[in-house]
Amino acid sequence: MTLLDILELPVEEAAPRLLGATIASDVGGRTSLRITEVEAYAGELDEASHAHRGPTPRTLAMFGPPGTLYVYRSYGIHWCANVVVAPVGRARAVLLRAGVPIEGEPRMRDRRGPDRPIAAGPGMLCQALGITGALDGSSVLDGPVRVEPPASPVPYVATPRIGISKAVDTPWRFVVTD
DNA sequence: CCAACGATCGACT
DNA sequence: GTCGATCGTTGGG
Repeated sequence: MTLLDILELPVEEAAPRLLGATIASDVGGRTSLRITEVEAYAGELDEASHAHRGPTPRTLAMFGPPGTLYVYRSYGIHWCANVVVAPVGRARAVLLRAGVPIEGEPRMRDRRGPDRPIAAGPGMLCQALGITGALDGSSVLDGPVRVEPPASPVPYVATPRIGISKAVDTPWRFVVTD
């Protein structure tokens, strides 16, 4: 299945198909991760989505074409990255929550600081890959940060999403099983 | 204009 | 396990 095929699926089906994918960044040299944890957000249909009340300047990228990166600031401190899924205007997106190092581990350790996890959460993942708001609206198909889907689907479990206050029971967090 | 509040992390107990 | 940091965005007045 190609990345474009995956990005045409309903978001709760696309999200787990991105588990095991490679995310590669050319920001400040090459770094890449294997994606191990994601969450699905369903735009206007989803009380927990930033986009559920329609577009705002911050969330505009989420209303763009499949493969667009939506990058936002969390708690005034961290950056978090999503890959937009589904047609223009639907604002469905997959939050990239965690990964394990493939390339550029020393550079990622350097960015994260000594003795800290490399990409065990969405803020850490962005810091490790050098993703900032400057990449909001770029494309993972041909931009400085790209995604390559796994050769075959990876086993996972589904759980409720983390850190939200609405739709807390919807099991749209997907985690690779060891 | 302004107050409230996060799709979190890291330090500390 | 708990809690404080920190600031851009949002929406209400």
